[in-house]
Amino acid sequence: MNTTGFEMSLPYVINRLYWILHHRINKIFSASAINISMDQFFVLIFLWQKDGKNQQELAELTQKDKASISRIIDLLEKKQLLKRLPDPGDRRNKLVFLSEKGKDFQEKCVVNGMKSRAIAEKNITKKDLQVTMKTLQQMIINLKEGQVNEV
Amino acid sequence: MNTTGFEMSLPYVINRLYWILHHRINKIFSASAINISMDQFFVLIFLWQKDGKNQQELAELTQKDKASISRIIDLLEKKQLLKRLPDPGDRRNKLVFLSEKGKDFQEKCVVNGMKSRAIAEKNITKKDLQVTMKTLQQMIINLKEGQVNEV
DNA sequence: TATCAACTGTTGTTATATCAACTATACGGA
DNA sequence: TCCGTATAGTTGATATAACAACAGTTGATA
Repeated sequence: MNTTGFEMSLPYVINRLYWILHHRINKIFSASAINISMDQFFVLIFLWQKDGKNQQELAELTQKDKASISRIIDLLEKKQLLKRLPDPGDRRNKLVFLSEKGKDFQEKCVVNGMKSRAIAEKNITKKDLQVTMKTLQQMIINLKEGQVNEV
Repeated sequence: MNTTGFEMSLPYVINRLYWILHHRINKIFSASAINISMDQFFVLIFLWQKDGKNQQELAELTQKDKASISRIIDLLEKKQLLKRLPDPGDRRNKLVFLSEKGKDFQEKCVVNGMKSRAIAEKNITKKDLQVTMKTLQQMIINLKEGQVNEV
């Protein structure tokens, strides 16, 4: 890693965007006196797509281990954004459902997400955006494949 | 935020890359039985550029508050990667210097960083990389400016 | 049916970083 | 010189998530 001009490097830029996004997400929820982490938010997003998933499914979607998901669900349940229900078909499972409060936040997040996106994409051409997304996705694939043997 | 195809969205991609980078950084240090966070790593990087900075400067560079930096320095000092020295010129300051161990890691990180970068950039054209970096930097600027009034 | 492996989820412990409140030092003007 | 204010750093309390060890459930098969 070239430490001269570190601010121009991918790790720095990714880190900055990560914290900026985290901050913006919290701004949406803080109006309701809720603090929420990126990880918690992502669980909500996957539930907005379709709830009633079990914790293992959420773990795979968010790429967390099941212990972490268990704790994340604890926190979201304490914030009354979702609830756990037993699965009659398989008593090992707990199915995770959104509460009304949890559902209500979806629209707010969609609206604010679109606003944020509009702000983020100001002065950037559609073509550059496409290239950027494609490039970042390719990087994820590359690094995932290179994960086992190489550092 | 459109939750259909969330995996194609910027927040998801940024989050994935954030954790992949975090994981790779730890792999470099874990050979020496050291675990290190992104935030801790970034402090090291800014010290590799030039050490002897005070904690306030590091706080500004890393965009953390001084309390967080204090704790991060605590941890890096405990890992013997750096040391705090009093500033004779201003007794409020503590100047942060790399230890030998802290300096030694720079080369290892540069080498591994270049490897990681080569892996990450596989199958991506130079032009697309330039566009991506420029775009992400523009997004940081946009979101920073939009931070005050808009969510 | 008895047993064992596979699977789902929880808990204890630990590491990390944040916020608010605090101490110590420096500096400038009355 | 004295006092108020700004600056640098620390500490207590808290929130979050990771890992390892654990407990309950299921299903296959001997």
